[in-house]
Amino acid sequence: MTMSKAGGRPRPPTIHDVAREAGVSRGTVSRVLNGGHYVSPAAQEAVNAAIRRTGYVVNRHARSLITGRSDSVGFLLTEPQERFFEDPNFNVLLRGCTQALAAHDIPLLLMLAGTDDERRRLTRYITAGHVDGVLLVSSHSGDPVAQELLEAGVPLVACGKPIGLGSKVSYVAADDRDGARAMVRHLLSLGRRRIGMVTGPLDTPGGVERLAGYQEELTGAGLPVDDRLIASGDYSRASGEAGAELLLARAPDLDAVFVASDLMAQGVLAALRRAGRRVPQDVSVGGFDDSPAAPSASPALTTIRQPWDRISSEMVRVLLAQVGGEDPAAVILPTELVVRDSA
Amino acid sequence: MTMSKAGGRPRPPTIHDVAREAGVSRGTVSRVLNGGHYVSPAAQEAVNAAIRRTGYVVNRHARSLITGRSDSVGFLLTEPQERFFEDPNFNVLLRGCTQALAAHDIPLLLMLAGTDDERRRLTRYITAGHVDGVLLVSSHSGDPVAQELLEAGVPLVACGKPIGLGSKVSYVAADDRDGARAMVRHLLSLGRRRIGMVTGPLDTPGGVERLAGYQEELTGAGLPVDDRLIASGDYSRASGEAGAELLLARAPDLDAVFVASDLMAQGVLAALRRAGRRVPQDVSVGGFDDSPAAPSASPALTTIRQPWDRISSEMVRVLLAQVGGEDPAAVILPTELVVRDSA
DNA sequence: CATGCTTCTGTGAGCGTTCACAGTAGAGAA
DNA sequence: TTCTCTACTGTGAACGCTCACAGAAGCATG
Repeated sequence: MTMSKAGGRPRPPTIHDVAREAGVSRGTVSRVLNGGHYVSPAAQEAVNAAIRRTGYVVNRHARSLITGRSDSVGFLLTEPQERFFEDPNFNVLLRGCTQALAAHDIPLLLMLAGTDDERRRLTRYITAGHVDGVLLVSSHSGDPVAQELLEAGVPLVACGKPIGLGSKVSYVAADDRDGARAMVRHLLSLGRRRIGMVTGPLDTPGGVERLAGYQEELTGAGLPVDDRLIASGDYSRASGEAGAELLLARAPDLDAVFVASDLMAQGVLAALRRAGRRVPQDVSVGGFDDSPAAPSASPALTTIRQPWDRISSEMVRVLLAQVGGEDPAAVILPTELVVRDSA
Repeated sequence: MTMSKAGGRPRPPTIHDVAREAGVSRGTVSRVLNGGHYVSPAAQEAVNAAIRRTGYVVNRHARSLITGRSDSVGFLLTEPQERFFEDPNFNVLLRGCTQALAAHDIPLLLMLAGTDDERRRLTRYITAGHVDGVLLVSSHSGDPVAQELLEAGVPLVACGKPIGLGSKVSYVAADDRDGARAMVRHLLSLGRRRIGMVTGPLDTPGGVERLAGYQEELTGAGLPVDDRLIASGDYSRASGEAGAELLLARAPDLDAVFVASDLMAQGVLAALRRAGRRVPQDVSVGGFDDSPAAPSASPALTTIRQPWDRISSEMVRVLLAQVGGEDPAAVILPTELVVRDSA
């Protein structure tokens, strides 16, 4: 009787058990497990049957010990935690990466490096080779983690173009500048001429690019870029509110606001409502991200969709390619204007 | 020549290198690494110095191969994804668990089992012993994952009391019933007598318990439990809105609503505003969770704080104890009434 | 002096896998 | 026939670690 008493599972079958069961050697089983090259059809079938019968699952520790690879990938978040909680994009990205990796049967290790202490611990953990690569999310410029990992030769893919690192680092990003231009173009097409902007943090590539797109499109349309129409935010809802109040105070004739994130845009909507401005009649508001909350904002938010599903799958693809020995690569993905009620 | 070519980091030091460097044997180094029992102070010091000099980090794969433990823990989410994105509590919990585990130098593997397919894959992965234990989040009754893992003997700690499983499963939960009673007591103390409730999903323990607390407290105060005052929701914002509309239609004399989650409470606030009811003047609203959004709701939400930091740390503590061979345990933690503007 | 106990140390074995290598069998070419 | 080439298979030897064991040294007890 193979009673499984509490906690003590019966010893799982090894490659040896499978080999005996199939009447072949360990080597042949191993070859079947790793692609089935140089294996006769008969042996192939016998091994597969034996695997099914025994319920064999490869022991990843043993495999990793000899291959030197861990068959797992880290998802490293170097943001302060509040941002993670507030911003729905992280969740979307996280889910997308988990799914893309699941297709390769690779588990994702979530790593939160909020404090310097955690950062050090994780850097040590990663450079010790316990993950094959790292998906790096939202590193501000000056973030030392990326630099350290890069120097240690750890395959790395950033989400968004990292500032201040050489061109040797892979990244996947939406075309922020182009998206910003599309939104401003849309606002212009509605007849708006006093278009303000609440920017993202300007030490992030997204923040910089979206601002640049806004400025380019205005200039291209022959309109001046008025500093009083630009307020800087940090992607938080609160900073959107503050930004809108600042803009209203400095430029009461404001007739549109391009906000660098949907979350901030919700703050902008609240501030405009408080100030008695109707959206979209008095002021058009355009967001960025097409976050899940965008359609249910009031009014429903016109925004720029970032292709998060593709961003995450591309990040995983590039990372795995790099783990496999390929060179770093940069991928830029197009965005899409989503017109709803707010503009 | 041991050139380190691109991507091929120089071979990391092994326990053997440390032993040679310290002038002791592998065994002694290993003993130092595992608690330092039966090691002379001199050897202890020599080994520590050698570890520092060589930059040695233990190879977890090799260790796991022999100990049979993986020194990692799974954080398993069996919710449909929308819930994960919407509910800030998951984020708080996730962060808390990550930090609590980090103190033990144990990485957390995030596992999302949204579809049946993913569920199967992950169950296989987990039962194959690739994590030492599982932190299970928000399993509805009838969730097969918990049952399967339990049968496989995988150490398991649920967040919230699982319905329909025996008492052999560990869980950590806030005292939902007591919290609900505290909120209703507060509403009664404000002079409210027609107190409605929007419940959580009644196939979850939290949903059931909060409803029970509401009913108990009303009964205890000598008030009737009126079915027209009870609407059922699913923790989503939209269901809060729908619930409030239903209550207003069925019981226009409503003077307070106890809502089983902050997110639903935001929907309730929106519905009340649309219906022209002022909060808290006409209707008092009490939430549950003390989510990050609660203070910034308008009006700021009176709610019940769940001790998420303690919940996560207790979950980790109980899980690790169980991995270490202890018996399952249930932990109930007290909640706290947070009075803001809405009631 | 032998015996036991405690503290400390080194050694060999083995965890389950992959990898390099040697070897076998069969087909085709000389 | 004999050689060579290809497709396939089995066999040690690692990978880096922990564990069990044996043994040494020190000290107290019989």
